[in-house]
Amino acid sequence: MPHKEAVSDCLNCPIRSVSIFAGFSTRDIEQLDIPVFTMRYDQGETFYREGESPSAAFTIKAGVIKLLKELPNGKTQIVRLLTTGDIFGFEGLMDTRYHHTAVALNEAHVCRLKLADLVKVSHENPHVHEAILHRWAQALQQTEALVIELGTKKAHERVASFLMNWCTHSGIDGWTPLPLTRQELAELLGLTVETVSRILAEWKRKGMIEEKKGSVRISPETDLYTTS
Amino acid sequence: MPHKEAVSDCLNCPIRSVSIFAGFSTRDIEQLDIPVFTMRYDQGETFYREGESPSAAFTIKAGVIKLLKELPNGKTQIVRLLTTGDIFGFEGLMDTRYHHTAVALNEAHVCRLKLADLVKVSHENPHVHEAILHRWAQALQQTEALVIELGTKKAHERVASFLMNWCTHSGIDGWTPLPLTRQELAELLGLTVETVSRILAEWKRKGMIEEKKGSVRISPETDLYTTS
DNA sequence: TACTAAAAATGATTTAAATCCCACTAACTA
DNA sequence: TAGTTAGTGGGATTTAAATCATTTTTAGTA
Repeated sequence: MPHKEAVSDCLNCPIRSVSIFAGFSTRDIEQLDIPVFTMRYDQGETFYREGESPSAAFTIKAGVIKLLKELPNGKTQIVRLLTTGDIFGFEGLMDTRYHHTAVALNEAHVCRLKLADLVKVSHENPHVHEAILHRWAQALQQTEALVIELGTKKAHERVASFLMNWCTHSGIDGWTPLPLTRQELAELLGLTVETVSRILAEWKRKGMIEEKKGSVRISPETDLYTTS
Repeated sequence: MPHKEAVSDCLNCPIRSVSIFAGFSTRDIEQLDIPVFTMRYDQGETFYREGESPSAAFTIKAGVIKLLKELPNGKTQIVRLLTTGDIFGFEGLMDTRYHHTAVALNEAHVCRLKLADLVKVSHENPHVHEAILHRWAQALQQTEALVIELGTKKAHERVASFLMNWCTHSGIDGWTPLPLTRQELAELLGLTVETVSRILAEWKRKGMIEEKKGSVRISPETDLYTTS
């Protein structure tokens, strides 16, 4: 189960500049007298489930989270992946239900903001309102990008653009942590496990990508697009 | 080319209650001293193109509009369909580019709001800000629904749920205008024209749906889901 | 270190949908 | 009213990906 780690120190928060409190002055932050807790969620733990009544929203300090929807027919669609700096659960500000199920893909450290408090802050401070609007816009763009992947590309292309996109997210030496299983990649890209597995195995055989212990690297000089 | 019809009479606007000015009092509306024009766009006319610098946002009084993205490989994905009461072009408030190309599917009557004016109103009136946030949230939900269609369903199911959904939008006698060609349905549902055409033709042959002059009707007692 | 379970790889087969055709129909227009 | 064109219907074939079935690998744990 999630573990409450500490009262968050928003003033010295490493991701403050990209958070919804980005526009806040030091004084603004100091006057933020709402309780914000840093929590640890282990791999596989669920933040909340689709349809539940929202109690809190979250900001990611570290870790990767998937937002998914489950269908009556048993299938699962991952609708968004979130990483450091991203926020989730904010639909609770506007709706009486969470729109997705949120699950940690690896050990995640998040700040938990009670929605009741957030409503207050959001009404008082235009920066927050503005920041939240921007996040919705960003989420919409990401989701539209996924629509394009699913609607217009085939398996190889989907996996290629996912990997190329994902691998920009980091990489000192080109290695990027990939905390998704083949199954999860399939659930994101609208494919089956077998198809994803085959494609990645093929690329590994051809030396186009390398993989070790939950990390991938696109081999230098490789263009997954043209070779897919 | 689009035709400027009149200065909009916001006070007596038939869709005022569902517009972004929904929360406005009569007085608020009267004080709205920004120029709003009603425009007519004919079938096939383009409001704006993806990547263009935004000048205005629109509210639909009548008609159906498609928002689409074109890919380098020549394919087109329709990302959203909009009808009476819907708004579009509002990404111009936050970004320097339109995110889609917007095209009228039939004769459309829209109100045109200059973005510069809208920024002013939005800053002055919290209702507008709130309303716009709600629209973003709604757009995100719609887009996520499309992700689920594309990611988890097959051709028959996609066409079935589109039709069932579309046909709730109206229907005194069960007939619903369908201003999309097979090609456009294909571009929305991530299929080819042939596949869409075949599926609809098959359902017509079986008497499950009827079609005449740009309108469809799901025959009584028919469940497209179970029969697809 | 061996045991177990989960994840990944992969072979064989089937199937849905794309692709490539062409014919038909309706609608526009010269 | 004939002629052109866009849209729809539908046949034949190919292909990508799903499905079904096992094996191999990896990671976790007793």
